Amino acid sequence: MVNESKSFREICQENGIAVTHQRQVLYEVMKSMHGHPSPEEVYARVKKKVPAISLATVYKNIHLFVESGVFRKMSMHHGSVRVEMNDEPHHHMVCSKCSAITDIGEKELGLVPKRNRLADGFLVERYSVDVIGVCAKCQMAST
Amino acid sequence: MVNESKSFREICQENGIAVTHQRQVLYEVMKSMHGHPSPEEVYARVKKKVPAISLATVYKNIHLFVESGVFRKMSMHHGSVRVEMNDEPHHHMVCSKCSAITDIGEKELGLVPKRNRLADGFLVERYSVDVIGVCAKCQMAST
DNA sequence: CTTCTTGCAAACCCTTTGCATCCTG
DNA sequence: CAGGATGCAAAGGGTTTGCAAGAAG
Repeated sequence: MVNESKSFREICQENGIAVTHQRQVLYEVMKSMHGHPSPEEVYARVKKKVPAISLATVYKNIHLFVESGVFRKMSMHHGSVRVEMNDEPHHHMVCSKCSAITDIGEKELGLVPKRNRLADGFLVERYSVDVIGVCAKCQMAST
Repeated sequence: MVNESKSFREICQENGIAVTHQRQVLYEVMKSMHGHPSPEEVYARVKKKVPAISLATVYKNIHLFVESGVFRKMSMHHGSVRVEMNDEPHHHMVCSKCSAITDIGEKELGLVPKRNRLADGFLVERYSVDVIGVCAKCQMAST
């Protein structure tokens, strides 16, 4: 707990942003979530601890965190901004029926790309793979 | 031209939708576009040929086309619905600076996944790869 | 003729912004 | 204290919907 507060303070100092109560709770709540929560979902959770917080503040700080590299924005298939909560290198399985998105570990997926320069001099940072298909639940449903 | 009209009629018949003037022009305009046009961009073009058309009609028909499998919706990094105009198997290079999206041929990318069932019984239909990085233009700009 | 489609405007959802107030550094 | 952060409400994009009038089959 002391550690977590400390590292959050450090993160803020590194990025030149103030350590506010809202910010800290937001950070901790997000860290504790899994998957790809929407701003509304994050807001709902944070509100339990800081009832007076506003959605706007949640949005502003999610952007701030993303810009600072604290969290990563994921390639959205959802209709809203999503943040990546999974620290492990992974990709996504997207259900074409119900749009559910599930993580799949990089190793488990088993790709073998890795070039760092492509056509037109595009400089590669990373690969993000979406496996489009049908999830188990929807396969059941259509049987 | 006769051919194109004919194939559009067939498409409509196969999907049980009426062949309207708007629909036909929309289809032809979309077929003639490249990249990942937004509904507004499509609307602007169609409007030149059918001035009275409404944005709502464009939206309704884009959805219809996507549902019928005439066009494919692409995994959006843009903030709006985009449709895939490239018939060749390909993936996308997404610039992390300017968000520009460029197609890259499947062969050129050279990935080799291809399994058809993954964790949790997920049934694979296809892979969609986003190569995240910096485009040539933005590399220049930051020099 | 009946049903599907269009166009228009209002409604909606998600997100951003302006501004006065409040808090951190 | 000064500048940044918050909360609120209003504004903004993109997209959808309800409905009357108009085409398609």
